[in-house]
Amino acid sequence: MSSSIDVAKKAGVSQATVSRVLNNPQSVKPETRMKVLQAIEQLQYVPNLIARSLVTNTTRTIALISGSLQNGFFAETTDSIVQFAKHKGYKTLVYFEDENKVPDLFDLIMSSKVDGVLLSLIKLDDPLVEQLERVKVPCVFFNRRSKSGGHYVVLDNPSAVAEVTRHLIGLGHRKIAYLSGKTDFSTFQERSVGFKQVMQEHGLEMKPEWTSFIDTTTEEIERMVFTMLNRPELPTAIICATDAIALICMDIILMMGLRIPEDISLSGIDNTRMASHRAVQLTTVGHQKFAMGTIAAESLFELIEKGDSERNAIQITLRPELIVRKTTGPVNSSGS
Amino acid sequence: MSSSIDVAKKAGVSQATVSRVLNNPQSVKPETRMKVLQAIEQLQYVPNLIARSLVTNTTRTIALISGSLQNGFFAETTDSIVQFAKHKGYKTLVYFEDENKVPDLFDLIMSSKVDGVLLSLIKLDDPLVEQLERVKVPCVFFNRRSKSGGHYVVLDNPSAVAEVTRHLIGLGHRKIAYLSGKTDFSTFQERSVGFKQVMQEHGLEMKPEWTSFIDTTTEEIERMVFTMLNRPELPTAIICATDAIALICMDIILMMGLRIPEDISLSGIDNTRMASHRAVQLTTVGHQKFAMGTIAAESLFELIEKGDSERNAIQITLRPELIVRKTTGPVNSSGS
DNA sequence: TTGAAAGCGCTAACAG
DNA sequence: CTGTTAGCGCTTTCAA
Repeated sequence: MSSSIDVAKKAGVSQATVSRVLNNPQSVKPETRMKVLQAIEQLQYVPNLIARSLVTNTTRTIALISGSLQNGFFAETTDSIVQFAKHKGYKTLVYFEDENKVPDLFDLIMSSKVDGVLLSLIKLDDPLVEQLERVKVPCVFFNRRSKSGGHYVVLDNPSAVAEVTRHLIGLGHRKIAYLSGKTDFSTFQERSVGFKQVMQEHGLEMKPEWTSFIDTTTEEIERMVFTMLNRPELPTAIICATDAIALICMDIILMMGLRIPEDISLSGIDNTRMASHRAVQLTTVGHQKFAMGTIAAESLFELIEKGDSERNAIQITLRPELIVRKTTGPVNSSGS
Repeated sequence: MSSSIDVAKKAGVSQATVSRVLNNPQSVKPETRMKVLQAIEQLQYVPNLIARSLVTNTTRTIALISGSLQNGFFAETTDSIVQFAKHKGYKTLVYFEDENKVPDLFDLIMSSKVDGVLLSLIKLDDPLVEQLERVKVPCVFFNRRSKSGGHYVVLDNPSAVAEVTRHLIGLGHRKIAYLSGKTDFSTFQERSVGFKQVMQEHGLEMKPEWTSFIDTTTEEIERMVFTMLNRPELPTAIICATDAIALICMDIILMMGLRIPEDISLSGIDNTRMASHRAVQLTTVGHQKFAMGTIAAESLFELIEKGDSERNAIQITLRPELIVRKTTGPVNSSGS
């Protein structure tokens, strides 16, 4: 591995000049520039970004803290974020965390000297936001947000669930189950609000056995659905707080020999890729495809490049759009 | 942001001692260690890993060059790799590249000073392998490999396709289509070999209209399937070289109102998560779930920590296992 | 337009 | 067991 000093020697210039042709080419005389460029070529010189970072105190790297890629939503946002970052000349350091233990993230971020952080996994009361704010590391949340504010881009969650709930009620459903992650995440907290509200508006009961806020692991969801569908009285519709949950839910429903939507209507939220697949055709609530990740990334780079500042908090709420497909239908569309 | 010098001052020791309690705690007297630890605590000191990297010439970071996460296989391997790396104390820098342009990857890798590279996107004749070998950056390929050898973990691709082809022939299929990515990737090259061989063994014809090696973009695949199914004579089975291809293929088949498997049998390879979903139930060829990514990562860390060496090339071939589900059935199981 | 020199924050000899 | 010192490879004044 040759260094800029080697290049300098070969080109017969000072090391500082090598640095100049790399960072500010027009500040160096064309002839010398050529000599340096040639030397770089011959030595296959590649600048050491670590050394550069140490002096500039920037890394052109962002950290992405996301949920597991098993969840199509995170796979899609991660894909678009990494893509976009690359396009902007940034590298992406990823962490796919368990919901529960978003650990010494602060130390991780600080020690890695990333230029910014994109976070989709944060609890409502997570102290991380304040910590990051104190040390002024640009940070944008997407999908979820924290109580303490910060920059974020989220879906209008209450409306999203409200729409799908109204849709189901409009189809004649009264016995509606709600399957969600735990409410210490803003996503699930906000979505549950929308559900409750519409149910109340219509004077409908939220039966405790049909309303669950659980860990969003496959096992937990499977167990929950299985238990629910083994009771004597079944709901006629299940609203899932995410497509990922709905997909798992669908798996169990079909496994138990029930038909969708004839026996049970099913809906999700997020409009992930699989939701539109013809073998699935999940009724869901969408927001512009890939938008959330890209918008979040875009916002982050703005913060990084223009400098963060309290006044213009980036707080974007995407408008939801109900997408009716084949998993929801009129109640008792075939007798039961 | 306080540095180790600040800590040293506060604790009344030299900066080198601070470094010691971080890297070799037992080499420093318990009392002084405590003083230093306290100072670290009070100042909220977090070591600057950039500076450390500059001197140690290691980053505890690996690069992962993977295909798009839209493909479930890559989503699963990426998830497990990042997870595993984190568990080993490594960070992961990810790139989700387009198949075609795996660009100045070499410069990228060199300048980032990653400790190792995991690659699932490489053409058979890619010069990158030799380049990396020359500069001695530990590097493991998974899923795909290069002509020039190197370390890799792959599926026994010819056998994988052979098994599924025999399965279909056993079901009475004679008009079998084959849908694959381009053969400048080892995966597709090797899989096509298995297909050809078994077809020949059984004296079956590979019709050009039914045998395509195309870009694995959704659009290309959709167009191909659509064209194929609009011709007067239809195949009775389509073997797809990956689950991702099969999933897209299924989408179009269903859209065109054809039934699976009654009209057309369909199979994939990889046993991705969605393949087992009850709405899909894709017949496929599996290898231990998540194994490929994890094995590759494991191998890489071995190379990094024990040191690379020519003699013990890591070349692992996973045994395939046919998983028969609901998308394949006897030919003409209902009249056509 | 170029070179010399001072660090960035840390690790790792080498003395003591 | 601890302090002193010399870099790691680069950017960035400051002079020339």
